[in-house]
Amino acid sequence: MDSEHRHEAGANQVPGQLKGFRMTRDRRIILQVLRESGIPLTAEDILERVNATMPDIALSTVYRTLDELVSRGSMQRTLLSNDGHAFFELVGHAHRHYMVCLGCHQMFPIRKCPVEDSVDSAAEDLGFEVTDHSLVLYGYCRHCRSGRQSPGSDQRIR
Amino acid sequence: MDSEHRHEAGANQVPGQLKGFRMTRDRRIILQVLRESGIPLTAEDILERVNATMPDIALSTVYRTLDELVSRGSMQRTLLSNDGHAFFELVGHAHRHYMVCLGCHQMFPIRKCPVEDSVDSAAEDLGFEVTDHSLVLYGYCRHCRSGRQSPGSDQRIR
DNA sequence: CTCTACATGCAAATGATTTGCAACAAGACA
DNA sequence: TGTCTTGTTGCAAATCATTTGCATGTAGAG
Repeated sequence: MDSEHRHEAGANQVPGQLKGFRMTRDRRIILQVLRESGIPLTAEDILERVNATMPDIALSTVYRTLDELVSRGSMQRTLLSNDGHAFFELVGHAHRHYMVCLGCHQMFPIRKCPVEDSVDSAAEDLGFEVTDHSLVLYGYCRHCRSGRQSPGSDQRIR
Repeated sequence: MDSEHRHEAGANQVPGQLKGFRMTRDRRIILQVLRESGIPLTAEDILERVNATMPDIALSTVYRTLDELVSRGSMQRTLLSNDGHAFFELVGHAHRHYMVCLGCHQMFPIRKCPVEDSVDSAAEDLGFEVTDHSLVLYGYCRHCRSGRQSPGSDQRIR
């Protein structure tokens, strides 16, 4: 082994650090699905959409790709449902905040954060330095509002 | 079977509705643990603390009690960590909002919601009727702020 | 004290996610 | 282009939190 002239996968690889990332066909498709989606997706959501384009990608590959991207910081994992599903979305495309409809169980992105500053300053009064926050609104979307009998007849998400 | 004079567990029991709830020794202890805790707990947290007082309660009993209370509306389930654990807290004691420290991974309750109205009205402009919301702040607590080398050296919770 | 619905323990079942392993392929370099 | 190394994939088995079936135990009304 030529120890003073070995191959380096990345430009500045540090021992014990992140390994090289290869842009494979599978990953390209997975990323495209995430780029095209306006809302966070679960691993199975992604597989479903990926297979519409290019079948025979394993679920474990989807999970591994997502993990990889999360640890590289370009993907975000958000827990929103109470049935144990994790949702993922690209950081660049992250809307950060969502409204979840308790009627149809769909998620609607909120473009701009309605709480930005008030939150941070309130917490900082308590000695807490805020670096991030998550906000989810629960309720009923335009469609479910109209056809709805009474609140509470639906099962809770949260 | 005496169908016109049968026992009714609760005062106003409706067929197909909630069944009777019995306050057993196990449940009393579980509830006490939750009452004494200032922060949401996982099922295993609860079992751990319960067993300090009264050993030999099964984990499945904890889960069943929590489910029971959630479906009765006196307990709240909140997903906060990304490692797949569900957190529970009594509704009466619910602070609703928390600060999670990325340094020591502790949770600190926020007494009053800093965003109440602004959130609701913003969403309602989009045709969404808000019935509830969840807010979590991430950052560093007073203690971790001082002894901290550089942000990012800790593993992310979310 | 009796009786019945509800609660519990245990072990097995679920369901999402992770991992071991052998086969494969991307990208650097000759 | 061919070789070589490291990263990637599929498959099946392993994990881990949570749920459930079933037989047994008990709270609480009468």
